[in-house]
Amino acid sequence: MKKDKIESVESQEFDIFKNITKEHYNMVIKSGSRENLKPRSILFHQGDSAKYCYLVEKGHLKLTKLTEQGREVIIRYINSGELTAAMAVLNDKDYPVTAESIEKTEVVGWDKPTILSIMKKNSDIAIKLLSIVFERLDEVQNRYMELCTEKVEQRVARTLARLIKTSGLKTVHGICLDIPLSRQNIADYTGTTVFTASRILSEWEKIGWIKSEREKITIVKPHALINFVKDF
Amino acid sequence: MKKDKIESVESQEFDIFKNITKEHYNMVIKSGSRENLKPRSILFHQGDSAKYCYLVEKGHLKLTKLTEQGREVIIRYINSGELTAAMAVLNDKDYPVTAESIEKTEVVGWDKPTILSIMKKNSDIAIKLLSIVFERLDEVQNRYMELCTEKVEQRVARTLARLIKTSGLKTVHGICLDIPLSRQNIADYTGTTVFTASRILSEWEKIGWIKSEREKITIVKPHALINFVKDF
DNA sequence: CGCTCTATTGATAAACCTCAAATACAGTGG
DNA sequence: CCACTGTATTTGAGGTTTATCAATAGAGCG
Repeated sequence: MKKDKIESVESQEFDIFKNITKEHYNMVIKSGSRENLKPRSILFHQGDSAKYCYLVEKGHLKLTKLTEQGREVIIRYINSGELTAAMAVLNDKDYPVTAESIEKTEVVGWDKPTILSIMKKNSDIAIKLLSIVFERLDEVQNRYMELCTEKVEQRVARTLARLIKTSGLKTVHGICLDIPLSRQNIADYTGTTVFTASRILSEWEKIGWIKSEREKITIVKPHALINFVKDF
Repeated sequence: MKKDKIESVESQEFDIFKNITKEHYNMVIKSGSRENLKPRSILFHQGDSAKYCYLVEKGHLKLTKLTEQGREVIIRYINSGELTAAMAVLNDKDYPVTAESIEKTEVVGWDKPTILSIMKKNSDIAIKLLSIVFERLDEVQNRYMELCTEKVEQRVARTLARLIKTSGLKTVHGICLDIPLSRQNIADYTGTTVFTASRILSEWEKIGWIKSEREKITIVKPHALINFVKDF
């Protein structure tokens, strides 16, 4: 059963285990500690000393940083099948971010010695992890650039476009974002305020690009949004 | 002689070669192609297909992204002893950034097969590289957060503080930044405009925190700057 | 129903960008 | 050495974007 669940996880990152042997695979799974998280519970806090590295099996995590003034910035969403917290474990540092479940979420965690020993024995795995981290670096760098050069409206459009890719579900009414997503979340993810985010989305709802309920957004005209991103 | 030059490079990233054997070391060095760059010459362009990964032996590189509107954003400076472009080589992608020397700069480049085979044989090296990339990711995430939440003046102060750490030289008059650094550079690195950057630095010069000439900045009162960063 | 969290909207002000123009500086060739 | 050219820097005026603050309405939950 556990096996089924694991194997059902589909993602590039889960591939990290594809090329290791059955023995290693079992070692990974056996050494892992499982956790079931209710919505909005904290998996680890920014600043905590890091012991575990996690694979999300179900649900989503939100990675945030809190500024000294108490403003929350969303660094990234972690979808099911993706890894997180490898940084802190490998570099022997505190977690640089807080991880919070945004819905019912199941994770497996491995401790530092396990992860390290597996990577030492299988350079393929280390290399695979490297390539995952590079992709994440690339993504943050792109968002950094956009934040430097684009206006809020553009960035909100990009944020939605990104979420479509990672959490978009096709429905009859358009593409529905399959995670609870408040205006505040969008603001924290885009680098703006709730108010500005709300104004922009209200506007888009008025012209029929999106439909929204509380913490729920459906993109009715994805192409309009994408064009808007490209046109600027 | 070449050996001397290599061994003179001091940095965490150069450590990446510390724990490989003499044979591997020579293999790395032999397979490497050397390049001497004049100031302001391009090592590789954003979008070019990536063949080499580089170690900077002398000088500095500036990594930038160009937006579609032609605005340049500085992603990072690469100091001597540091690696760059490993991302593109490993992930088999085009370079995501442009690398330009900002002064006379010497680099060694290795091609993909070399790098890959070394990492496959030495998982330690892959792991070491991982930890380097994690640190870079952490840095960009921090700057991302700052860009989201702080005002320009704060960010300029942080930028100078960062540059002090990586390129600061103690002199009688204060800490001198040992790289050519225009107002435009500071703007591109901080996410603002030349004009705003210039105004802020003029102000700081007026109150005696810094001294500046064309493309040269000396921080006269580093503690004032650091306090300013922390106080906000 | 009352409580809490989310969303909306308007008014106001601050921060910052844009554009224009002047000045300073370094390097080049005569 | 000087004039010339191209780049870097500064400064001002004006306008736009966006944050801030305040107030209200709606949604979900016990």
